[in-house]
Amino acid sequence: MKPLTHQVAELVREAIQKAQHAGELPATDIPAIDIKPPKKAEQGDYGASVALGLSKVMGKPPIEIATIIAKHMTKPDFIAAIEVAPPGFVNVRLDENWIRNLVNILITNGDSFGALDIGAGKRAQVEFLSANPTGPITIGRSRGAILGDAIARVLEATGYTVEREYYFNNAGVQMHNLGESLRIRYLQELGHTIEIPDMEKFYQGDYLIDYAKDLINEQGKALENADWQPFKEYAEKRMFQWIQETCARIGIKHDVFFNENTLYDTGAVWKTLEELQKRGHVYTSVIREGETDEKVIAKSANQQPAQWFRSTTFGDDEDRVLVKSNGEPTYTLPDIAYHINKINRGFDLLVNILGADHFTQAQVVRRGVVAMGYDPEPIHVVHVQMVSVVRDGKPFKGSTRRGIFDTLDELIDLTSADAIRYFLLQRSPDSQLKFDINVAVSQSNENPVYYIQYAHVRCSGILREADVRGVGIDGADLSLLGTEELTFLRKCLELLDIMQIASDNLSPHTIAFYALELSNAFHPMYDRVRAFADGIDPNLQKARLAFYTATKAMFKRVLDLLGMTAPERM
RNA sequence: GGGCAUGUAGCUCAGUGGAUUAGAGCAUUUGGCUACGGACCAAAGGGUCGGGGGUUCGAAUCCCUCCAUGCUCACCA
Repeated sequence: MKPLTHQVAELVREAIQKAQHAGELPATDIPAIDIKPPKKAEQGDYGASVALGLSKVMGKPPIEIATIIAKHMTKPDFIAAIEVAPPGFVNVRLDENWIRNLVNILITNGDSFGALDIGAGKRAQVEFLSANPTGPITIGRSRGAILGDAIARVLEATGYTVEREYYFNNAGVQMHNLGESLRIRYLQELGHTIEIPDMEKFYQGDYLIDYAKDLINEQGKALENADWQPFKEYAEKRMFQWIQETCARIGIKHDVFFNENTLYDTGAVWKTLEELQKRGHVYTSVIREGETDEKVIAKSANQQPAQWFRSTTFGDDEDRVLVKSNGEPTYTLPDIAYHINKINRGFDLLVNILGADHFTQAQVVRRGVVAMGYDPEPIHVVHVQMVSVVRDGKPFKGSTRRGIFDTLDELIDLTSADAIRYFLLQRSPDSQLKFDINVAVSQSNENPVYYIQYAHVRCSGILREADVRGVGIDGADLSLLGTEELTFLRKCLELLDIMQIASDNLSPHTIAFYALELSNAFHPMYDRVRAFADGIDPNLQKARLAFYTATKAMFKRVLDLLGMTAPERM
C-alpha cells in the first residue's frame, strides 16, 4: 500500500490534467503536490494547497481552481467526500468504514503494517559500527550502531533486501600494539617482570589481563617466546566475541564482516591507484601542488616524494595523500577501493553511518569514487553528532576499571537495551544528544519508553481479561466502533507516511517520535473506551476487543521497527 | 581563517513554503482512583522560532549578513 497522502496527490494531479484537457484550466506545468492533514480535524483528513500556488500562473482565483480540481477528482473506495474550502484548499474526507477495516488488517497482518514497496527488488547495504577490534564498543560509537541498525530495519520495512556490514582493519599499527600489549600482560602473568613501555601505545584495559590468564589456562607457557602476532590474533578473536555479544544484547547483528585486508589480498588497493593514475588524477611530489606555506615547504625539503590525489579537480580545498613517502597507503586509498568494491557488489543503495568527525574523510572518498569514473549517487553517508552521557546532572564518568571507559555494556547494565535504543533513536542524527541515565532508568512518566510500552501492556491486560471471561472476537461488528477508536485508527494510518519519510531521509527518529504520539493517542482513549464496563452491550464489547487486538498488534509493530521489545507485563 | 552541523516554551527536542491560534514530552499549577494495571487521565499557564535584512499573496522553513555553540580542516588510524 502507498501512503494515502501520495494516493491523494496522484488523484489531484490527474484531476488537474483532466481539467486541462477539458479546457477548464490553462495548460501549465503542474508543480509538486503536497498533501497534508488540515490543522483542524473537522476540515477533513487531507488537504491540498496546490490551487493557491497555481492561482498566479493560471490567472484565476484559487477558490475557482480548487473547485474545478474537486469536480474532476475520481473517488476511490477510501474517500467519502471531496470538499473545497477557502482560500482554495481541496479537502478529502476518508470513508469511516474503510478506516474501521484497518482493524482487520492489523489483526491479520499487523507485523507488516506500514510496509511500503519503495525498495521492492532493490538491494541495500548499511555499513555501521565499523570499528577496529581493539576494544569494546564505547558509548560514543553506540549511537551510530543503533542508528545503522534502525535504518536497516526501516529499509527492510520499505521493501529493500538489506545487508548489514561491518568493515574492519586488523592489520594496522593499533592491532600490532594490541597484540604487544597482550604479550606483555601474558609475560607478567607468568611472573616475568616487564615494564610497560610507552603509555601512549600500550592498551591499558584490564580485560587484557583477563585474556592473558585465559591464554595461560589454554596454552600454558607455550607462547613465552612468541612475538606479538599470536597475541594479536587471540586478542582480536576475543574482542570480536565481545563486540558481537554487546551487539546481541542490544538487538544488532551484522551479516557481513568485511576485512580491509581482502582489498590488499585481491590487489584492489593498488588497482585503484593504477586506475586513478591512468585517469590522470595522481601526481608524485614531496609537496602538495600550489603549496604556499613556507614552513611546510621547508619541512618537506628532505622528504621522499608521496603520491597525491588531485582531489581539487573534484571540488576539494586541497589535494590528499594516497601513498605516503614510505610507500604505505593512507586510509584514503583503501577506503576508495572499499567503496568501489561495494558499488561493484551491485547494491542499489549504500548507506554508511559515520561520526561527524569523519565528514572530511567521507567527502574525499566520495571524490575518489567520482575520479574512478563511478556514479557516487547510491552512496549515502549519515553523520551522527556526538552523544554525551549525563548522570545526576553531571557528565558521566564510566567504569573505574582501568582502561575501559564508557562502554555500551556498562550503559546497558545501568539502564536497558530498550531505553538506550529509544533515547538514541529519538533525536535527529544532526542534533547533539544528551543521554540522561537518571531519566532512562526512571520508572515514571518522565520516561517515554515506559509510556510507549505501557500501551502494549494495557492491551495485553485487556486480552488476558477477555481470555479469562471466554470472550472471543470472531464476527465482531466493526461498524460499532466510535469516534475515539476512529481517531486512533487514523493515527495508525499515519505510519505509512512516517515510513515513507523515514526511508526517503534515512531518519528513523521520525518513528520514535511517532511511537510517542501513538501512545499519546492511546492512553486517553483507553480510559474512556472500555471493553468491560458494567452493562456493556456484548456486540460492542466484541467490537472493542477486536479493536484492542488490532491496537496491540500496532504497538508491537512500531516497537519492532525501533528494535524494542513489546512486553506483556511490566 | 575555511568546511559541516546546531540555535524553536524553564529543560530535552519535533517541525525543509500554506488554514486568523508554531507542536510534543518532561517540569510547574489545579482537579480526578468502588474500573480491562493510576507507570494513567482532565485542565491551565508558559514562545519577539538566536539578532537583523531580503524573496513571496504567505517564511521557523528559501536567500544574505551578523552572533553563539559543537565537530573538523595530517605523509593519523
